[in-house]
Amino acid sequence: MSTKAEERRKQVLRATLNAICDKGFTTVTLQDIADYADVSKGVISYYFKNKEDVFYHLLAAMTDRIFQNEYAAIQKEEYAVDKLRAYVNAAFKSPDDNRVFYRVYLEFLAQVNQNERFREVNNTFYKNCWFIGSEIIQKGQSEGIFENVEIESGSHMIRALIDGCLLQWLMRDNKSLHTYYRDNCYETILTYLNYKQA
Amino acid sequence: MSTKAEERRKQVLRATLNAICDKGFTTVTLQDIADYADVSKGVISYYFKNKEDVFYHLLAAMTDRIFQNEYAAIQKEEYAVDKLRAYVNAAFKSPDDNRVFYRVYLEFLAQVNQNERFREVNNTFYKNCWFIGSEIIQKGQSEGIFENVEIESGSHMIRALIDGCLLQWLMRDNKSLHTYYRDNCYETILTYLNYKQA
DNA sequence: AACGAAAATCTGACCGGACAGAATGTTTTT
DNA sequence: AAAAACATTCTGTCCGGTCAGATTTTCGTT
Repeated sequence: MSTKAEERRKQVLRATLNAICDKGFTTVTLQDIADYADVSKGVISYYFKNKEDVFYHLLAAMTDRIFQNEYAAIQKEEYAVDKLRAYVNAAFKSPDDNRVFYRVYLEFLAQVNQNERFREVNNTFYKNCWFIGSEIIQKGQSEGIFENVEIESGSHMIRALIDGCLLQWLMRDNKSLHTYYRDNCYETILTYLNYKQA
Repeated sequence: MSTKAEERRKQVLRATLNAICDKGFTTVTLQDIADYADVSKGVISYYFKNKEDVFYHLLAAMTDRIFQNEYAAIQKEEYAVDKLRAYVNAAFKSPDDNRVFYRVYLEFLAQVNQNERFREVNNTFYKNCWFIGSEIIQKGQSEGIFENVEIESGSHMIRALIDGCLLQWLMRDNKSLHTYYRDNCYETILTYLNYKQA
């Protein structure tokens, strides 16, 4: 049954995520993944072409999930400022989630130079992020705010700051700084977008 | 001779930098490093405790060199705005340098979670970067600009944006975007710092 | 329902290659 | 000749991927 197989694949990917988070991208072995998934090593080969293939699908699933989440968040809000807040909040979902996701995502980014498929997935992710940023800026401009910002470069800067903040937060390895970076990130973007409180 | 030994160590570190840039942190072998340095594998063991030790010294040397460079740059300028420009320019030194440095630095960041010594070196680097940011903001405030910015969080945001921009630029793997990100990074920080042209 | 063969799924021992670090050998310097 | 610097070989370990066989599931037939 296709559903059962899909479930198994997800199980392996979940295990891979946690295994990488704990042991590191480079250190993690097929045996580790198998142990985390409570299956034998053969199962991984059965559902995936090889180790790289597991990683590829994990990266694709992770980035897609993040985008869906962020996009859904901004769509729930009506005004540009609220959309921005929702975007940043979605990016800074929770300390634990962010820690796992970003640790692993960072390892993937480091591999992008060595792996064309990883690069493609990340490029798609970037485009999606920029799309969100563009939507927010455009909405703002139709509201008469964010007027001095160029949409494309603005969306690039927004994502750069979000990633930069999350990266810095991750490196400092201090959960309590999560809201600090989240809020400062939001405020910084807002100031940058030249928003003047009415 | 201590100088000769120091030269050899630097030679190995330079080779390691290039080897990692080409082959990737995880893929690179002691033999690769030896080949890049035009020495035999034994030399590396002779001058360093082990592979991890080579990496550690490379990271320390890289981050220190970057900081010295950036700090020297801002000291040459008198006004806060010029210091900021110099800081960003120093961070975006040249496409080729940035590519090599940032590729390798990114790999180190990914390892920080697995390696306490790497983390410590990076924390020192961060503190140095924040120090530069603080200097610039403080100077600005004594000039009567940048008045609405909190110094500490401001320095955090400045570095987050620089790193975020360099990361995004690196992932897009397009040399011609180097000045685009450099200039937008500068403009964005300036807007954020609430600078109003006289 | 019961059966059983075929298909799907799963297991873990095994193989071959790669590599870090050690050990040993060689050359150069002092 | 002794020590330092450098080169080469060796060894033990580890890991990804394979594969032959075990186990479970599926499904047509009676």
